[in-house]
Amino acid sequence: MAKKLLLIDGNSVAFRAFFALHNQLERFTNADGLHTNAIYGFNTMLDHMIKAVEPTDMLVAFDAGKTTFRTKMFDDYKGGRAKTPGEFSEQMPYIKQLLDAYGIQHYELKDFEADDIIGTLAGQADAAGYTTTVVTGDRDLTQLTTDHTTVAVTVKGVSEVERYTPEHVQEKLGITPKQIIDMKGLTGDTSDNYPGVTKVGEKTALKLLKEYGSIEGVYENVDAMKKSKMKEHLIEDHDLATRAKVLATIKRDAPITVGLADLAYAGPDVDKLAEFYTEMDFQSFLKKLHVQSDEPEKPIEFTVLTSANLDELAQFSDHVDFYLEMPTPNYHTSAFAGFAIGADGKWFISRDVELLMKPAVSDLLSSTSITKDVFDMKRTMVGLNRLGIQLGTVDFDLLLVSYLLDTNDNSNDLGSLAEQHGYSDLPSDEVVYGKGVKRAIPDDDQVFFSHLARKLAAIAALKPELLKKLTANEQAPLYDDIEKPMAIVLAQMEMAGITVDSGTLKAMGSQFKERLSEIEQTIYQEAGEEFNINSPKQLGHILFEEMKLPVIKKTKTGYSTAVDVLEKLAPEAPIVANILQYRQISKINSTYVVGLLDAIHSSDQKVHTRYLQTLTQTGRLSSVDPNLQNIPVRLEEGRKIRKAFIPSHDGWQIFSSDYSQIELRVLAHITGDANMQEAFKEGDDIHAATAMRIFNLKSPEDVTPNIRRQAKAVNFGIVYGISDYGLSQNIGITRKQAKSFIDSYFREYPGVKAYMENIVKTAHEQGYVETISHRRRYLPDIHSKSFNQRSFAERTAMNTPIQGSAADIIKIAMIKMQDRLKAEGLKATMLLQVHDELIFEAPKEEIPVLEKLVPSVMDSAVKLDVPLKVESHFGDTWYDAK
DNA sequence: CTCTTCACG
DNA sequence: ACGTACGTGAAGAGT
Repeated sequence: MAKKLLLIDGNSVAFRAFFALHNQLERFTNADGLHTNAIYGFNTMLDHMIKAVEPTDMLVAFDAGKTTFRTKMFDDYKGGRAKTPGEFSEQMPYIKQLLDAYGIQHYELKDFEADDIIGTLAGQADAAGYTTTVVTGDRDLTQLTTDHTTVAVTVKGVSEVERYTPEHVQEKLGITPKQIIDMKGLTGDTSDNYPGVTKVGEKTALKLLKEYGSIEGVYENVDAMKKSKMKEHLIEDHDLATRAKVLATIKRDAPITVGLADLAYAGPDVDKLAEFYTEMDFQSFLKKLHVQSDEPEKPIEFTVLTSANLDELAQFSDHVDFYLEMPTPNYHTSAFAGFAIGADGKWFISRDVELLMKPAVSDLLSSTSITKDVFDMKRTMVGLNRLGIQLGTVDFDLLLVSYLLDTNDNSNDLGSLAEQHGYSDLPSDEVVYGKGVKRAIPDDDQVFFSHLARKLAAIAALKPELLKKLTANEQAPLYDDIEKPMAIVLAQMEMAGITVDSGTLKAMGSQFKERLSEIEQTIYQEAGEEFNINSPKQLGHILFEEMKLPVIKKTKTGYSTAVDVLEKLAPEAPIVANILQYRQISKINSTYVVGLLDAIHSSDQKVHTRYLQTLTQTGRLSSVDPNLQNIPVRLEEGRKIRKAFIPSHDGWQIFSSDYSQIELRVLAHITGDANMQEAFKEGDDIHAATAMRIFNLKSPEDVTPNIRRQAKAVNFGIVYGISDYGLSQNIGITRKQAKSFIDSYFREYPGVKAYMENIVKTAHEQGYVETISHRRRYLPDIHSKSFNQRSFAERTAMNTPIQGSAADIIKIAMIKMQDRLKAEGLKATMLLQVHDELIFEAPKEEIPVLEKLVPSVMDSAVKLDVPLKVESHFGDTWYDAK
């Protein structure tokens, strides 16, 4: 049988696992107080790789200690690295125990790194005709790839890997695997703390290697190079380059005392492994072990609810768990598959949703004194409402609570979410119902009912610990006073829906179609052939190969034809302007005319969006089916779509109010910057005020529209976590100018500068950032070795408290608004939220009332150190509410 | 099912 | 030297 060898870089993978589950550090502890996140992650990776590779032979290599032949060669090798956390080191011995239970060889060798052991064995395996897979978190090992050895580098978490073959290395890096060490030799390696040739980075190295093949090749030809700074650096740093290459070179002949013959893998010792899992408190792995050993899954007890035993529900007088199964995501239209209700291990299940309408059930559901524990209360409310049932007080919503605890846990599948919280007695819907076209509610009552009963059991089991965590995070008010009432308000808005006039849309659609075919013909003439203008690939071919226009930007897969590129090309050829025009109309037509028409419910001529309350990383809502948060407004052509959005009654109008510069006001508040706060308190035009400050202007008259535009871009940039490059691209200035703008900005607004520095530091220390309402976002990448990932996390750390606090504020305003509309007995209905804007429909005569009421509710939603400003508009359609 | 593009705040 | 603004959803093309 063909030999398949799996080699694992133990330290590197364990380290990846540790950081992948770093924000769960406290959840992963066993009864002895041992942290287990790295062990758990390592196990996940092992299972994953064994399943993928099906190895006949295996070995996990570890580093033997701090000193190696490399540190002897160069004292500072891997110097300057942060100290390994104690929570990590304590887990290493247990990872080796885990491997023993698995029956996997592990090995370390004094003076050598794990890489060298792997390199040596991979070499032997290649010679012996094995197929080898190397697993590591370290990209440098890709130098080991050959036709028979692939290197799998962990990319995200521990179970997702990128597989490097020689072809993939070539494609990705532009060099052969063998040349990686020459590359490292020239550039050095900051994370391992050794330098290469001064001023030579990846780009330059690539050029040199393309021309000369290797470091040796470079130096054979160095004398012949024409005089340049680079040549001087090359000559000066010859020794450094040679040394760096040696440091980067993985040994293929380490004096190891294991051989290929010792690596046979026969599968785990199940008893030993079970014992280990029990000690580590790994419930889910234990369960999988039992499934594999054909031990039957523990059955769950339930009662089938019928019209004959409804009276049994009377036993629930304090709280019930409830779950309504709707097979498709859109709960406005989905069928009903069944439901489950009960408490404390007594579960009642039925497929017959008609039963819900019987008083024995509906009274229970609509009761305000008997509280409900559910998964996704908004979905449940809308579903029940379609059956004519009100959902009364909800105490616990597993979906909402999970999201608040960690915005990354936003799966909409109860089973997966429960698993994330360490609860393993509920398979995912995908497992029970299937996926894709095969997805279906099981015909077998036992299977289906057990699954529903398990869902209730999961909700009940997780409730106490999750609520406790919520309190520990100081998030109970966020949950009780914001997200839960928010869910109710959103359900009401979604059910209300907004009327869309299909006649208006259809008329626009036929106009667009006509114009499209005209422009299409012109484009074909200019191109000299017919092609699909909507295909970036075909369009790229025409523009850059046939017509030879200059290539400004490339994407991963070809030429970029994005707007900013085409705008630069417009003066070159008339076809470009026509393409831009075509694109614009085509987008409006397909997404907003055709798409919106598809979404209109024939029963009421309305669209009923769904707001996703547990999706965004910042606390904002998102809107789907259809998305009503991105209806065109910036360009007149598209803005006309808004004419189709009309009130649902004659004599009514659309009314809208929006926060003016809410994010900058939040910025002024949370940074405490005195200068910025003063501008808002004085009621100044903030962009003009910023312009006067950063450009040092004496009078407001000096603020030209262009200067104001630039200041506005800087203000936005600050909110996004600015970079000089980003700003320069945005307003078309040089990077140097952008940098000087930013410097002036921070000089003029020192509070903002201090805040930005602090928040990044805070994110580093605690691993997350918070909004004014204690909404929390974890930023695991803040510890990343990769400059890119880390920088992204840092910008996110700066932006999230601002964007998220603004989201908190409008949510609070919406809850208060809904209360007031009811209290004042108004017919006005809140219909839409677009991040900083609320849209209503109301009888004409209520408009004057709303003009006072809505802004006053919105601007007093929370008390900040700066005033909030609200502007209102109204008209016969959404278009006219401007 | 991923990529690119483009609509919004 | 590195390679970039923050947060979303939908459509169409092409694998």
